[in-house]
Amino acid sequence: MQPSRSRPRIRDVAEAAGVSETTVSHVLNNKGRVDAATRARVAEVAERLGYRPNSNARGLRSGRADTIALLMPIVDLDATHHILAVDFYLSLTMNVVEAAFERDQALLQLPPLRRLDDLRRFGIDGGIVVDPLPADPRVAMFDRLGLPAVTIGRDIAHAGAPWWVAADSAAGTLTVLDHLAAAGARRVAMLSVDIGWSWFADAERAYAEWTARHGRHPMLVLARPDKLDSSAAEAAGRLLDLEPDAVYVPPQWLATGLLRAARERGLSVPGDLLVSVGVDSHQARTSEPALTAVDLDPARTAREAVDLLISRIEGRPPQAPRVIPVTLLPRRSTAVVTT
Amino acid sequence: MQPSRSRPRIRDVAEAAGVSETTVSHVLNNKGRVDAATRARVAEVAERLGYRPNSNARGLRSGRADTIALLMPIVDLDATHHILAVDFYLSLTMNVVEAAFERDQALLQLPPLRRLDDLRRFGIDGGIVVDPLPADPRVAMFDRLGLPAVTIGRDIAHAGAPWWVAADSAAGTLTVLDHLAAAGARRVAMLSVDIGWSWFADAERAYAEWTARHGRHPMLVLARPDKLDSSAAEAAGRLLDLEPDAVYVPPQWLATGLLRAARERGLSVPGDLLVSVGVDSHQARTSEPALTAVDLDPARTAREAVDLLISRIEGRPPQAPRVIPVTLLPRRSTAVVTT
DNA sequence: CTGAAAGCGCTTACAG
DNA sequence: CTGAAAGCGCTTACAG
Repeated sequence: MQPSRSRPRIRDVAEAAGVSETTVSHVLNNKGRVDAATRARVAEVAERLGYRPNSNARGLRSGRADTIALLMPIVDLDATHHILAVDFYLSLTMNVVEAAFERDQALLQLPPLRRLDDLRRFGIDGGIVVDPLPADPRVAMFDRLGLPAVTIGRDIAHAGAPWWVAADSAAGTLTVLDHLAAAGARRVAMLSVDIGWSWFADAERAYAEWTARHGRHPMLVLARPDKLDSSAAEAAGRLLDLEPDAVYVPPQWLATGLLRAARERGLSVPGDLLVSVGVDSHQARTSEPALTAVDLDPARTAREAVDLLISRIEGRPPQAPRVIPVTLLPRRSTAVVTT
Repeated sequence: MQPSRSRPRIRDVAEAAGVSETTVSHVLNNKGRVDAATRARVAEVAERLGYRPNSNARGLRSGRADTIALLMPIVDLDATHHILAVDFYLSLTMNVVEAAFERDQALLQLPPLRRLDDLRRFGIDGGIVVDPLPADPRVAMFDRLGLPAVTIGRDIAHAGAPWWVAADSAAGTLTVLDHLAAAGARRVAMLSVDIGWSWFADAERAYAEWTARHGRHPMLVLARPDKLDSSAAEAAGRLLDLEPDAVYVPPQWLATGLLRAARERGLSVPGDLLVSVGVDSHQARTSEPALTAVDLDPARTAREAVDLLISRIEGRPPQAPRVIPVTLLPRRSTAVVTT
């Protein structure tokens, strides 16, 4: 038995099956008219020989690479993924990898792009950009190269563009706020971050609408997205000065800071203060008390993003953007304390 | 100006520079003898035209894809990355992406491989396998296809193979144990997990040696790697029954469980119990109290792994495995309480 | 329904 | 120092 040095080529399959390379290609790609018996024989031979098309040759000829790129948020390598919750990004990544694989696409992960050439270097058909900033420069690079891109999260500066997938931040926010009100909260505040991602922008808007509709005074504090730990402490302090009895905190890192600040002031959660975070994570589940959280369904988000990108690559017309339903996971941090 | 429909080919560069395609190729790949002036002119033209080689064509011809694969640990998509600490894996991933990019390699992320064909499908030159299990089946697939692979973490069933990079778990363990002893601990225990990764195996061995050398009674409790939260509670309970005054806990998830169990028993950390975790994370930094941790240097681990894989791809002889130095980050959970 | 031929964009002996 | 030519493994009009 030969060492795997030379994998079988399409010619080997053609010879073994007694047909031309053209016919083998047709069978393998389900194209053209091929007699059913021939088709079966060729497929069987290809299988037996363990034939796999050479992706370089196929890509060179067809112009398609069957490869898509994934670009994570523009952030410091070590700190800023925490803006939402690190679990979410790892899960999103693994699920995008899985979804791409299932659609026969290879998944290339790209570093933060500095120049257009960084993108030109790779043989890709398109890309998924996570958490676009307003008028995101990465998306602009794809546009400039004529490469299809979709985003996870909406670019809030490009109202019209339909090529995005996003968790339903507004609905999640309203669900949380109603949940807090149902638990008896009167002074419901929001602690969030000042960064132009649609997830946060939509939550803020939903909060403003909700307070207006219920005739409540809005109490919104925004943290700076840098120097995470100190800005969290500072913002949490400002928020507690407003004396809320419940807080919705979309990002996990600020929820951690809020719990600490509350503890330092002698406030008990949920006794004196209800707290809900906007994304689920191991940290939310195991914090003391366990935090009520929003399940953003990274698996479904990933699948929809890959599907949308493939649609765009194949030139299908834009559809409606895809809004992913979210689910509230009630935990002890918002449980009504029985007297 | 043309839309980017047709990127320049090597022929366009050759014509614009008045030389042959061969010469352009030589210049671009630093091969053959080319007159310095010619070289400069060709390089300038290529730059001006924004020429980028077509990776499919190059790969088809040269047999090299300039693409490497990354395989994360075999785990449930959502739960088991927490075995070490989710921050570590996300940081490792982003750093591998960055390191590969700097070495002009594209980085393909692969899902858990089920069959050999899953691997054959992709045009890759080699792969990095993270946290190999004993006699890891993923590594075996690479071997079977004659594809070079390196691992992050050592396969404890393959003592001889030098193609791995790993943080120095033994040294980290000894540093932690000495640190605990210096803080006055008499009954130093270890809480770890029963999974065949070298990181944990080496820590256990180092702990055994350290206790023997210092004439101390070893107190080792291993948690099961599944059903993370309940197994953590169970193992932490068993450990506290041994009444240690200090614990080294390599994985973050068990440290979280231990802190909770200690709290439930009315034990204060660090007052009654010193705790150190084996990997740094946002969770370790922000837990109450902040946890002394080991910095595993994922950035350097990533760089060395990419470098080692490229060595192997290029057929260079095996060198010594690469052991990454680790650093202790002392925090409040092991601070001596001043009386 | 099937096949011969061209060609995707490179790199690499080879000749001069 | 430079270039003409072959060929990597496919897919795709095109002809029959």
